[in-house]
Amino acid sequence: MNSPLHAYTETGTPSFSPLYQQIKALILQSLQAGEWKPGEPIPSEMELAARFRVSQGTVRKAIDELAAENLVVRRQGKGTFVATHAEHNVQYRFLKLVPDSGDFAAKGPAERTIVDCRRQRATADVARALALRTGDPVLQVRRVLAYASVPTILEDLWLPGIPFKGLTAERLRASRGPMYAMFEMEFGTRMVRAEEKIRAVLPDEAQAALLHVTQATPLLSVERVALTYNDVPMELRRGLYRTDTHHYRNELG
Amino acid sequence: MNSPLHAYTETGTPSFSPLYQQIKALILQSLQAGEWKPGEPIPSEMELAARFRVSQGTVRKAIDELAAENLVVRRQGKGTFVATHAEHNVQYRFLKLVPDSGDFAAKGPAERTIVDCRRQRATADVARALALRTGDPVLQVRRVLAYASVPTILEDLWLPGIPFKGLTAERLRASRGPMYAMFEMEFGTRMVRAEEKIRAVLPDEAQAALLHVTQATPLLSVERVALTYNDVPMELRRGLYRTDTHHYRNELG
DNA sequence: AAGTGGTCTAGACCACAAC
DNA sequence: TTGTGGTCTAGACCACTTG
Repeated sequence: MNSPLHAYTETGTPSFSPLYQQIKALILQSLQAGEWKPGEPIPSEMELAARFRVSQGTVRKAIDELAAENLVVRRQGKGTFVATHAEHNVQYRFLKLVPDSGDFAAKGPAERTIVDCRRQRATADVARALALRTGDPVLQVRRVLAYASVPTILEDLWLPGIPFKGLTAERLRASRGPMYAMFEMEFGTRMVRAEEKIRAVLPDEAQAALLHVTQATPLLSVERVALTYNDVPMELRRGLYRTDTHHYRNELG
Repeated sequence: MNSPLHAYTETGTPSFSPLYQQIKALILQSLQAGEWKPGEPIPSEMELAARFRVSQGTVRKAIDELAAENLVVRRQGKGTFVATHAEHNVQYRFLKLVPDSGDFAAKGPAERTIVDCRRQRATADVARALALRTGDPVLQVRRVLAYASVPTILEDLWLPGIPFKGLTAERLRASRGPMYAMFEMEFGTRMVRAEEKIRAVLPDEAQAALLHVTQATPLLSVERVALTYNDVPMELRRGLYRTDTHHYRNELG
């Protein structure tokens, strides 16, 4: 294994991939298989180097990329750990709505209300987003997040029925931290990245009522598809955000 | 220079910074000083290693970070180049509005109309965003972008008067590619990163007229502060986006 | 003191582009 | 052929954490 393995594309063209990419893929497989759970340490660089018969530097470069993708967290002197949504410092990593008055003050967790939670059959658009077939079982949840008693976010979310079998309104209400942290613990599904489509819309009657606004109030519509390892979609979420005291914050590199 | 230099914080606590960070800072200074212009190659890794009396690996790690921040682009076999907004593949890097029907079709450049361009004195909020003082000279531009003859984006932007002395509506109309590319060429100012605050709003009368919508049409309000090297703000831009046929696309890592 | 990740070096070789 | 960035190795030492 001292020289890169060869991979061949469908056309027969030989295509190489660097050793460290192959190592990265192997580590990824172990992460995906749950060999190491979120929050737990993965083997040390020396151990992995020995296991894969490569130098420490090669393992290091593989882990560097995994860390850059937030799949893994390095801690000097301690080890490298499987990333998790449960860590206090990076909670609500995917929520970009922040209060206008700096990020603080209302930083305390929002008041959460589960409005609805029911098993359904996937409509065409939900099925497409979740890579299911129309009619497949899905779980639909509607909830409201309030800050300082002001309802600010209304979310509808759809989860594939199979992996989330057993999820109920009670379990949602019972769980404390971020929803994605609970998904990791209870269902072994870790959301790794997400894509959002944002629009400005007016709410329908029900939506306006739940957010305590009039139907003439413009709201941010945020449609998110959250993905696990290997870009498998595991959640469709449609959020309506009030932006009178908050805004969606984005950094462009 | 074989061992890291020492830096001392105000409290006297010795604080180290890795050699490659120091090298990175030195390269950044040269970029900022315009020693190498956008699109031009910077010296090879070997040359830089010799200049700074460090190993190639250390220079490499410094450049790796600069490349990750899009300040520089590596091209195997050719060299490392100062990044630019003029490259065809990464044009409109900061514009996240895409047509609902995939990214294609309307990919051709938008039809641009300069509505207004005038010298002004900075109001309090503009001054704060641009790190100026209230009353300092600024340049204000208003323009409309249309796709397939449908006005879709209305932008007001403010530029600090000093560095953009000589910018007129004529020069804006005359320039071809992205505005930021022109800023690089004509004014030596390269926008490196940006922060956006997004809200849902209703347009005022003038805005609605320019976008050919009613005042009841919800629009995306995108306030952007664009920064040069060292996080110096060089542009405030307030955009109104129609999101009936387009959406703001965001990826969450 | 021992183990972990983090930095730095020196040298070899590979892949790509240009002459 | 030459020069560029890209990969890989081996070994040394540093910084941080834990026992």
